[in-house]
Amino acid sequence: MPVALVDCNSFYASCEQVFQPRLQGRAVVVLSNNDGCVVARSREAKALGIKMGEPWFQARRRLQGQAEAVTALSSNYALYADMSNRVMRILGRFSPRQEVYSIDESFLALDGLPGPPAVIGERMRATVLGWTGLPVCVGIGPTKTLAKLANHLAKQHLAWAGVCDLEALEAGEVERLLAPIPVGEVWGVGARLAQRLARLGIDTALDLRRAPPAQVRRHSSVMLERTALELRGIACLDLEMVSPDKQQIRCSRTFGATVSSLAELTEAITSFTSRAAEKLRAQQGEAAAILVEIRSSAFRRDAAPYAASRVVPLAAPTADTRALVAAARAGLNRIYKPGPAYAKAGVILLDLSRAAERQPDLFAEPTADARSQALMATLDQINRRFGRGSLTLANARPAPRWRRREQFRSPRYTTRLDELPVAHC
DNA sequence: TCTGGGGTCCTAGGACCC
DNA sequence: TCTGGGGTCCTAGGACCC
Repeated sequence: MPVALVDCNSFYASCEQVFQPRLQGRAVVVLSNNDGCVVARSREAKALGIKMGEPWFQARRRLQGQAEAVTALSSNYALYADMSNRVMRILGRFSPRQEVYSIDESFLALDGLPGPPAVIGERMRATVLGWTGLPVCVGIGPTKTLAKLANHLAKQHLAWAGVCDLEALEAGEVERLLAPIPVGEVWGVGARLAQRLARLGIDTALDLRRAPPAQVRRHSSVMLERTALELRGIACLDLEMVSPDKQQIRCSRTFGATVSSLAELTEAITSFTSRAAEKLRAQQGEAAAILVEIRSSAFRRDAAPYAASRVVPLAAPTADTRALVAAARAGLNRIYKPGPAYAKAGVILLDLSRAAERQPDLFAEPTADARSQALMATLDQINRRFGRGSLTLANARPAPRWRRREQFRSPRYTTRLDELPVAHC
């Protein structure tokens, strides 16, 4: 049952390089929201020792003179999401069974397809590169966990030209490849588990593959037991071809500049709730509760950190921005205290369900629901057509102080007419 | 000066019930 | 001094992922 994991190399950085060819072969990093941390690095940036998740101001300081050699860009999610859609559609042509696992990764079932898996893998790679300009690596194995590991190997061994098929190898050869891989590289094993496993003498992917599953379960959990079985080639995880509805929807941001006033926090919370409500309606959902959260910076030494959150239940499940905002504001009023310099706020929609499956409220005004739905549908339509945030609730301002910093964002080449790339011939 | 955002699942332990 | 047994449900926290 061969399954492939196709993963874009340095996805965000590669997207930037496609549209700015002068960046190819250079050290490029893409920064998180607010230009805070490094979230993607080109091969050359990795070679300079820049770490994933490292705060950019620290990396820059550490690199000193070399920092000039690095191009740092703010994240351009509109561009990445569009490029991701293109890659996923291309990969979908190769197999009827595809799981889009993340913005830059896809699992594909290869059984029943004509031709050797490795050859299909090579074609996938060549097609994605030719049609989008994005380099990908393909890992193939009998289980998802082994396909992930094969992908890791394909990225390491340049001579393999981006494709690694573990099923084509003898068992002894597979074990020889797994032996040097630290157990923390295995899908499902993070830093904490790796530490605990080290105490049991399990240091490598091969060690975990050989460990008795029952013992693994005793020392940890069923999840790790499944991982151990998958490493042996026993499939425990299915391909999930339809993505299930979200169980919670979150929208939170670190502010570009800290804020202290209730008025500004209210503005931010209103804006975040509106965005979350849009996502909720996109999956035809309703929320029965909303969590509001505000916090000061955890990194400041000069003041005690303050963080507070509150869950506010809704009178009835709803997807109406106005009802959700009212609840969020009520929650905010309960947790706000003057004084702290707030650095971050957010909301989470909870207890989600499908709108169509709700029991009607015995005491509700029968027409109110239909009117709310019509209004929200119109709001969403206008914002889809004219751009996010074109129509908002009355207290949102265009350029608030708390808005994120994005000093180095590239144009949205593929989704905005006025930002199309122009050829200079 | 400057430290992301958005998800999932599992488990332990408390509350509550008979 | 000595304080039952067994079950369900919910939540907080911890771990993981990209």
